[in-house]
Amino acid sequence: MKFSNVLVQWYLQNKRDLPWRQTSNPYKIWLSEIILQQTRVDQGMVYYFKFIEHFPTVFHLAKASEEEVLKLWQGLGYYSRARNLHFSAKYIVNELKGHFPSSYIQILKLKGVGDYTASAIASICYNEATAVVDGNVYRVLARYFGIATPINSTKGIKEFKLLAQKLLNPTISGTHNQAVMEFGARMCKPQNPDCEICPLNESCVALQKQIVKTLPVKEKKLTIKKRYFNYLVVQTPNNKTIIEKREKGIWINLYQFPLLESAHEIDVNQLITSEKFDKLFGKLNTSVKLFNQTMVVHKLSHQHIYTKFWIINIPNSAKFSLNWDEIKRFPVPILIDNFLNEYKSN
DNA sequence: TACACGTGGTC
DNA sequence: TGACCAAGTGT
Repeated sequence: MKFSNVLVQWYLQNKRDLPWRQTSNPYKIWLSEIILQQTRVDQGMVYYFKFIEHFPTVFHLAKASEEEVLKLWQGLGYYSRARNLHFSAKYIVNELKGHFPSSYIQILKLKGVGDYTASAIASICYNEATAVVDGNVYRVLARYFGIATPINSTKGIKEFKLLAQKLLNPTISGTHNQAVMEFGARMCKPQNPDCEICPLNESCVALQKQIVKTLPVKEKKLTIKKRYFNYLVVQTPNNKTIIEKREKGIWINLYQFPLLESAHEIDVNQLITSEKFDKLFGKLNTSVKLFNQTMVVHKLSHQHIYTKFWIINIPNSAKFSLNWDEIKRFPVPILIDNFLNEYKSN
C-alpha cells in the first residue's frame, strides 16, 4: 500500500483544480472522460465547458441532432467519440430512463466506453474498485517497477492491468486512480520527468537502473501514408457553392468540398479531365484556379494529406445552391476550416 | 491482431 | 524537424 499512499498524498497536495473534479455527477464525469481520451487537458477544457453549457444533462444531449453535436466537437478530433457519445446519451435516456449505469460492467456497455473509461467512471462516481490503465499508468508502473513488457502487446495489457489492480487502494478507488494519472501527467512525464524531486525516487527501479528514458516500451512504430486531396471549391457569380458529407474513413459525417483524391500530385489538366470533374460540371463553362501555390500538408497520426484547393468559377446553376455564409453551420475538419478562414480574407 | 481514427504540444 | 505522445476505442 506504500505505492498508493505516497501517490495519493502527493495528489492531494498537488492536484490541479479541474472542473470535473468538483462533481461526482456521472454524466459530467463521463463527458470529461470521453473528451480526455487521447487528448490533453488544456485542449479538452474549452470543449468540456461548451458541452456542459449546451447540454447540461444527458436529456439535453439525447435530444440534440448528431450534426449539432459534431459541430460543437469540431476541432477536437477523433469524431467517432462525439457520435458514440450522442448515441449512448440516447441509449441512456431511452433504454435506461435517464439513469446512468452504475457499475463497471454496465458502464462498459456504452458505445465509446472501453476498459479505461468504464474503470474511471465506476471508481470516481461509484467508488467501485476498478483500476484505470491509461498512458500515464503504463508509464508510471513501467518505470517504477522496471517493466519492459511492451505496453501495446496483449501480454503487456494484461500484465499492467493486473498490477494496477493489485496496487489499487479499494477504499479510495477514484482518488487513487486519479492520483496515478495526475502523477504521470505532472511528475513522471514522458520526457524530462522530475526524478530529482519525485516522492518515489528512492524505490524507483528505472531510476536506479538508469533506464527511465527507455520506459515504457512500445512495439513498432507505424508508417505514415501519403494521400493527395484535391478539393473542388465552387464559386458562382451569385456567391453560391456546394459541399458534401463524408461517408467513410477519416472525418466521417463531417462536411467538405467535393473531393478528388489521387495517388499522386496532379495538375490542372489531370483535374479537369477527371471523372469527378466531369460528373460535377459536365459541359458547363468553368475557369479553374489553384488557390494555394504550395500544397497544404495536413498531418494526422497515420497519414499526411497533401491538399490543393481548386477554385472553380462557374455560372449560376441550381446545382450549386449553398450560400457561402451557411457553410459555417456545418461541422467541417480543421483542414477545411483553415481554408475557409483564408478564403474569406482574400 | 493490427490498424484506423484528429489535433496540437514538445523537444 | 521529424518523431513521439496525449485521461483509448472500435472493428
